[in-house]
Amino acid sequence: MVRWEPGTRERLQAAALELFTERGFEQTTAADIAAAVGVSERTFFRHFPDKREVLFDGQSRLVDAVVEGLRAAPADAPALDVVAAGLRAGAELFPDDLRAWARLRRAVIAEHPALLERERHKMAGLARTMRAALVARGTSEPAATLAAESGSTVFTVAFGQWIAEGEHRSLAELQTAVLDDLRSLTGTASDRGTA
Amino acid sequence: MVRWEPGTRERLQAAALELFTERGFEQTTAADIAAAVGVSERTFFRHFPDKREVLFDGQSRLVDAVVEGLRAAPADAPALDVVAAGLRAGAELFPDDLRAWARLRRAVIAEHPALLERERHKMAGLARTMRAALVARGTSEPAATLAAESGSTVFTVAFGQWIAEGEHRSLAELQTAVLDDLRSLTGTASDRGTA
DNA sequence: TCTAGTGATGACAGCCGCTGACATGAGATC
DNA sequence: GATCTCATGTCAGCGGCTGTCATCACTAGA
Repeated sequence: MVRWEPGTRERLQAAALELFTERGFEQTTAADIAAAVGVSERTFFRHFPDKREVLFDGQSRLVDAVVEGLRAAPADAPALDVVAAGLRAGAELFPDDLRAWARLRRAVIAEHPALLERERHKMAGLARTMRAALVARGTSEPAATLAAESGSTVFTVAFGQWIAEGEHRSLAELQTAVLDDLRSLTGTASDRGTA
Repeated sequence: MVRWEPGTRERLQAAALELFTERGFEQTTAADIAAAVGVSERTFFRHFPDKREVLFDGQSRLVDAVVEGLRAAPADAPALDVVAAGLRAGAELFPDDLRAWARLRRAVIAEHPALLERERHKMAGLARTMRAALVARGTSEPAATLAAESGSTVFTVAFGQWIAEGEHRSLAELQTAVLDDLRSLTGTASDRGTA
């Protein structure tokens, strides 16, 4: 007889998303989530350092993929192109059949400032890691920070479009389009009329 | 006889920064801060919605100043120049004699992830407000988001340089320099005549 | 001058997030 | 079969935060 079922962590995440969706984040206690899975509250906090984090697992996989993409980019590529390569690698983690899940998750996050705060923090972590990877490749400051932060913004904007109702393009396509917008914003399209 | 001294809020903020610096954020309870000022813990939470917020008051003044600067920019100016105008207005809130205070505050924030998270959130709020102001001026999406997020990044980077040891340039000067870096990062070299 | 607000505060009870400490027992290792 | 490992249960407890009600200097109106 098995003492504990495997996959406790994943079941906690699924139960949390479901309960948050039903009753809301604040109306769901950590003990509720644990009970739904049949474990103790203490076990919940052994898997996740805090209640919000149950929604933000898997972030490290994204970061790893992006950094891997950054590293694989040609050595002589401009910083923003290197970032673009990283984002493309990250986009592969989001095939189209994850859209529904991403939408549900986003809906929960959007309604609770504490969750929005955590999400921002996660994106900041992505930017920080990209910056470090750029610096390791030889990019100087503040170009590395600016490129990394811009990349993080592009990811966020493109992701928001990706989960929009009726959107059919892939995340990678959307990232490319947003990146083009960014280039035209700060480059040729905006260098006129500065006075 | 006066029932309560005025300026409770400000005294709470000063006591909090002092205690956080001495013992650290987590080692200081809200009750400690309240006791240092001679009020009850309940009063602390009447002035600040949560313990972190005691370090982040005054953010709204920055946001207001930046938005005011945005609104005052020429109607036909490109989005990033409008953002630059907003940042210049915001920089006026940070005369050089605030550097010491800003450094102290930054040191506390830098050591506690929960405070970094809140700071990110505040900057995100600035970006969101700038974006709305840009949209209200007629800037389209996603240019508005990208310009606003870029502006927020420029502010953060410039602010970090401003409080660096040995730095003597003003915040406005640093913002201009960082903005130039951003422009050259994403495309054509800048050719600016901004006063 | 009496009276009815007003508003910042104190006092207190209580929920919940989160942690430390210790015990437990099924499976793996040797 | 003895021992080790390690995810879990149990329990006590702190601190963040909130709702509720009382207090009382001060103010405004009758």
